[in-house]
Parts: sequence; structure tokens; C-alpha cells
Amino acid sequence: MQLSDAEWIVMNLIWDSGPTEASDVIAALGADNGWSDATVKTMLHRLVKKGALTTEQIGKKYRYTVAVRRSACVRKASRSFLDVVFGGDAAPALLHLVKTSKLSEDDLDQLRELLDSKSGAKTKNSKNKGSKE
Amino acid sequence: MQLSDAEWIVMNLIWDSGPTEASDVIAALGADNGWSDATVKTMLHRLVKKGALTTEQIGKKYRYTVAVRRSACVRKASRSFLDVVFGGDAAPALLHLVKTSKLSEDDLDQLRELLDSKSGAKTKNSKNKGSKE
DNA sequence: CGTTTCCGATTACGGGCGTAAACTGTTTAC
DNA sequence: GTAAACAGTTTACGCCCGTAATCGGAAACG
Repeated sequence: MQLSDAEWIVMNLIWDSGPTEASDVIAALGADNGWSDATVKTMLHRLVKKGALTTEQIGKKYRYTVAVRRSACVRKASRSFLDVVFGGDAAPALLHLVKTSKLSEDDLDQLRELLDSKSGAKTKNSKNKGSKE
Repeated sequence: MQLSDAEWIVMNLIWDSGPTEASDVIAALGADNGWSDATVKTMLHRLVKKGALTTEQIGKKYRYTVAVRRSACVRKASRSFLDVVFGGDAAPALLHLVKTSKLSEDDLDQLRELLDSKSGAKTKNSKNKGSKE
């Protein structure tokens, strides 16, 4: 599933909130993004058409429900980003992102753990590396 | 500077190779991407029009030279990717990318070092702050 | 009931993009 | 020097996207 920038905003909301009515999407996103009601409705419609959302009719209203897994879309977008900007090479991308991102101590710790878990099961502690290079 | 996917391919080549003639761009990218000569020429022209490339006439031929810094484009694309897909939150993005990427032991070590250097340990040896990314 | 109100569907429109043919001017080969 | 080759410029076209007005049917209100 291939989402445009604006569609990501809508999908992110519905992934976070669960099935949502159009009016709620409009309320939640319209003002914030400067979208008119019509614009939001168009996007919902297009998302249904492309299979990212489904509508179920609840009583007389419709609810929009995600039909694709967020993780799949994230994976696809990430892959595309890596391919386009970094030629598919993840390492420079990660170095860049880490360098340019604000990360909390907690974030850093989580990342360290993840790195270690990817390093065989060696559970080596990274804290004792050479201090300067 | 905002580059389309196809434009990234062209720009990546010229960033890597330095000033390049159209024929060389066509030779390097055309077959590989299934682009006709005309397609490559169109993209070069559009990149000039949008200010990403300049043409200098060397003798009777033209060379296309980058007019924007790669780092600036990478930064912009990364920012946009983070904003769109992860709501601007770098930490989940990094966790995801690390999880889903194949990384060599060297890559992992480099990342660990970088993480450590970002940790409160803002040691006074700030000699490597102007990294090029 | 008829009219207003909601809400989803249809239609619209300009711009960007991928793709590429056609045009034009210059250089080169016969 | 006239034709072929090359290279940059114009024009083209269909699709996606952001943005939105309008249509049409059902519900609610008076």
C-alpha cells in the first residue's frame, strides 16, 4: 500500500483511534491541517478506493476502518526512503538519522539494547568503548 | 530542494561522480532504470529548472553540475519521512529501521559509538561536531 | 409533507511526475 | 555543402495529489 503524505495523516489518525466516522476525522484533522471538509472527504474516499480503508455502515452512519496494517505501510515507506535517498544502504541512513535527531537517554538505551540484540546474542556492553576517535 | 524519486537517482549519480555530461548520465542510468534518452534529458532539464543542477558549457559540450548540497537534500527528505510516517518522532523510526535492516557488525559498532557520543557525555573533545552527513 | 441538514459520491482543476516524442541548432561525416 | 548525428529545448500525455465545489439521497425538523 502506497500512501501519499496527506493520506498518511489520515491513516495515522485511524490507526491510532480505531474505526472513525468522517465527521470525527474532519474534526480531528481539518482545522489542524487547514483542510476543508470536502478535502478530508475526498481523501477518505480515495483511501477506500485504493483499499487502505473500508467503510462499514453502522446504523445510518459510516465508519472508516483500516484495511491495511500500519506495519506494512511503514515498512514499505521506509524501504522506499532508504532506496531513494540512501541507495538502499541502511547504515548511512541510520547514522544520519541518529546524528540529526534529538533522542532522550531512554531512546538511546532502547537503541543500544536493540543493537546488542542484533549482535548475535553476545550481550556485549557498549558503554566501555574507547572514549575518542 | 525537493526531489522526486527519479530525480534522486540522477542527483545521486552526479553527487557521486561530479560534473557529468548528459550522455554519461544516460549511459549510466538509462539502461539500468529502463529510461529512454529522452526521459533522462527531461529529468536533467527539470533539475536545472528547479535549481538542483546547473549547466556549464565546456567547449562545445555541456556538463551538469550540482547546485545544491546533498546533505541539505538528505536532511530535508529525512525530516519529511520522519514527519509523514512517524509523526516526526525519530525514536520509533530508528527502532523500526534498526529492527528491519541488515547491519554488519561494523555498522552496529559505529552506531553504538554514535549513540554513546550523543549520551549526556558531551565530552569536551567536541572535535567531530561538523560531520558531513 | 416539504424544507433544511448531513453525509457520502461525483466532478473539477491545476500542478508535479514518469515517460517520451518532436523540434532545433550545431557538429561531423561523406 | 548537404545529410546524418548529437544535444539541449519544447511539447505531450496520462496519472497522482492537494484542494475543493457540487450533486444526490436520506434523516431530521417544523
